[in-house]
Amino acid sequence: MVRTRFAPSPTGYLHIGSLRTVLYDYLFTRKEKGTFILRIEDTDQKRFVPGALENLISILNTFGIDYDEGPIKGGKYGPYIQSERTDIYRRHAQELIDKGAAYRCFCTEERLEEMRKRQAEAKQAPMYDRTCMKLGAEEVEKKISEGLPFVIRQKIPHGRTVKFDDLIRGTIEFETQTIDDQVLMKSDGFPTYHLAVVVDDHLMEITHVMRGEEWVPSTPKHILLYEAFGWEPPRFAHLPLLLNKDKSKLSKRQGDVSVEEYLNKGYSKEALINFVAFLGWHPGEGEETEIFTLDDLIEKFSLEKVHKAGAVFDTDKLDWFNFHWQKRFHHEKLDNYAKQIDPGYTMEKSQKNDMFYKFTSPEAANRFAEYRGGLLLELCKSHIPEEWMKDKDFLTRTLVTTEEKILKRPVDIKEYIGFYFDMKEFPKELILNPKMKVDEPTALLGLRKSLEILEKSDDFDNQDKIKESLLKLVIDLGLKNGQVLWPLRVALSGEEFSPGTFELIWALGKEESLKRIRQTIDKHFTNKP
RNA sequence: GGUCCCAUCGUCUAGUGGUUAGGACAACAGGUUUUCAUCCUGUAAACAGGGGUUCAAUUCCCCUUGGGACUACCA
Repeated sequence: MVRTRFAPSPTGYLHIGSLRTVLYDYLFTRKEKGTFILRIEDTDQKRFVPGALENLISILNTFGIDYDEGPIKGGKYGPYIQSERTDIYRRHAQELIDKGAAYRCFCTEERLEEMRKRQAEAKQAPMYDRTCMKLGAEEVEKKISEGLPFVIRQKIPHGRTVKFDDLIRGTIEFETQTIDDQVLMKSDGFPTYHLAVVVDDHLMEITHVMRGEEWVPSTPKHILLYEAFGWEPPRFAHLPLLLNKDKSKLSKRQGDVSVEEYLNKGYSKEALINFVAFLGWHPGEGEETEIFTLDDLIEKFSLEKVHKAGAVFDTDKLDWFNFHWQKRFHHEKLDNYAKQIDPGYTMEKSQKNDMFYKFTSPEAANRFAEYRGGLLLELCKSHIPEEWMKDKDFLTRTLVTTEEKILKRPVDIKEYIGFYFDMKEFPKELILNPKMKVDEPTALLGLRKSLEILEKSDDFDNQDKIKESLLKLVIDLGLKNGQVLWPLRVALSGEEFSPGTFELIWALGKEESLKRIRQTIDKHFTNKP
């Protein structure tokens, strides 16, 4: 029976690397139909962050990662918070002393520091010099009765080889004389990670330990501890590290590492899971898609397919995963709703990838438009300033055509929509990009003719009417859409890149639109005497 | 410095003792589109180097190089 655990220390946020660790842990356990345990490793009092536990559980919750035993939920092997288990560790530390596998150390911080300094100067590996190991029983008693603070150190048996079979890396060996006498119990009465993890994993009957590669060097210490206690060690699986762009271990310094940050930025949980799952793992040959749900992952996951090498955390691909998931959810919602109100509906996509829904009744079409607008409203809500949001009409009318764009990266939409309201200094130069395939005289002709039409028009609150009349003009002039609309758009926005022509005219209104077109034409001529 | 780990396009990766070394993201180019972010098509891009083993190595072994982790009374 497989029993695994995720054992974070409550630092106040979930590291993206930890997310990957829980994920693999969880996937493996669910696949094996095992028991997944949450344990809190809070033996470092200096690191205590209030509310961290609740925060952690809620984040795991949003990802759909549930545990079978742990804090709050309980279980037969509790408590699951290490700070509530200090008696257990103390007893086990004493057992080690009794068995001669550990000893008390009274060395002061200063002495240790000085020792390490000397060792560094002599180009030796910094290791405890075992001064206190040689203390006699009476001496130890005497120091204790004097009230001297002490730690308990693991007594590493020298001259041996410790080896273990890592599920991901294969056999790894260490010579024991290169291993330091690890501190097991701190002078404050709390255990270090090394003691606590071994005692708990054994007592909680953990069968598989999954953790980051940074733990490989301390694994032999743990093996030796299991040995000293006379326990069977679990299987170890050391996961490859997540890396910064410069290939160092993923760190706060070089970008966001908090899962919450990414959630707040608008990345979906599905995208995050999907992305992180593929950092260090791949289902293998014959897998044509990279889009996986949590359930898909449970089905396909296997430890044998986990890589040994670290993976650079590159958010470009995260953006792409996010786009796919956003799009998928959006389409699903629309389809579901359409089906619900009108089973006879049909949908087709334009070349621009806009979706056109057709309904059998005008009522259904109206209800759907309402719903679709509402969805877009939701999409935009967190990324658009309050005051713009008041005009729901604005959103439904203008943004429907740009659904795909919004789905890609919500953050950028702010800038996009900003064009509507940003009254930049006008007039500006008429930018004629070679891509427009339009010469100056033609561009100016188009502007003049457009101006004439718009001056006569009163349909400024109706994009479709504006569109209709301008497209008619294009045909009348015998030109291509771009040759007229492109310069017009530039004249209106003053930008090479902006929202569409019709959207601009609608948003700017008659007065401002006409003013800008006139000014652009005038400026063009005053600059060319 | 010591110990340990790792090595396929820029990134994530597939892959096998014999392949035109495949895909995705990014990049670039072209196309559609009233421009950008969508969509379509295409291009460039990798087995770190040197020895072996072998009829044959990207693949197996060794060395070198490079990168990384650890080296706390933190986890």
